[in-house]
Amino acid sequence: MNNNFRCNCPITSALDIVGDKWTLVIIKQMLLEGKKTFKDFSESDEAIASNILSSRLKMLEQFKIITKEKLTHNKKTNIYLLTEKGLGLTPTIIELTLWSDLNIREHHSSIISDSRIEMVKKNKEESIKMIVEFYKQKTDYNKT
Amino acid sequence: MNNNFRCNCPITSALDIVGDKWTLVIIKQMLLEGKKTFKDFSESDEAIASNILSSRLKMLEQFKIITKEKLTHNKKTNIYLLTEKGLGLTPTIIELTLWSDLNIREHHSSIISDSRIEMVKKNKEESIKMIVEFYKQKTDYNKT
DNA sequence: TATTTTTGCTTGTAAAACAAAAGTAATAAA
DNA sequence: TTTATTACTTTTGTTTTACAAGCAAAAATA
Repeated sequence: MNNNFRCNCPITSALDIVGDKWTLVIIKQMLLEGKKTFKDFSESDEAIASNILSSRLKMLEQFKIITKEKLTHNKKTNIYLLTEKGLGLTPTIIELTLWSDLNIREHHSSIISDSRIEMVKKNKEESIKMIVEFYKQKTDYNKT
Repeated sequence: MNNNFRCNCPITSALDIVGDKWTLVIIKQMLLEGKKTFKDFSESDEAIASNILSSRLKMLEQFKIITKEKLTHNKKTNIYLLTEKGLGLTPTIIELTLWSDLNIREHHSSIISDSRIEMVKKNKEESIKMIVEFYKQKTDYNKT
């Protein structure tokens, strides 16, 4: 299991898993945009190719960052959900968002500001909890 | 300046800059390992190829995440330092470290735990300030 | 049964990463 | 003052990965 890691640094090892062009984008789409099916991801603004999406979802499932389930009355559509491990990336994603909001606009003027950013700026810890709780509630609801 | 960004999402746009295999590794090496010259980075455990290193440093300089300076009495060695914008990534790096510390060990048993992790767990905000202040002090010292 | 939707694979092409080596300029050593 | 070393930077050829477009199987729907 120790293969494919560049070295023994925890940060570098985390980046060996989520440090690529697409992985955190997919996790963001699940966490903040409510996406959960292959089609949801395929139709996103980011326009990920289906083969890349397929391989990333497989990898994330192997690392237990997401699960792949099916609805009881639909045997075709796969439902991809963040695990606790995946939800543990919420603070990282929130910090990246805050950094981007402050620092990227000068290079990318048409960037959109999520309404939740103001909430996060006011009370970071509470907002993170709320985002995670909201995700869990929503996915419970959708499963039944 | 709006080119090369996949879409208007702040998170995706941040990842268009730092979302690759090497960029956050280089920033980590500067922030937490005191690396500041081309040679420092070249000799790291992660073993980045020199041409990739060169292109990433150039990109980071263009985005004003790092600066490239020279010491007064050495016209050869370039000193790469994090700007305020670059130091703004400290919370992201810290959150990634905490996530890794909790979640990656099961896939990578020989991962090393930085002694600063315990400090960060106890008081996150204060630790981040300390890490940034320490970086600034150290680099001021090295410049004179 | 025929059609559509969803998922994800295949194929050919383009881009990026990579290792190794060569190039360049500053500095140090003989 | 030649020679060697150091610190980067670029080049070269190879491998890997990304990508778009199209294809196909399974299941749902008409």
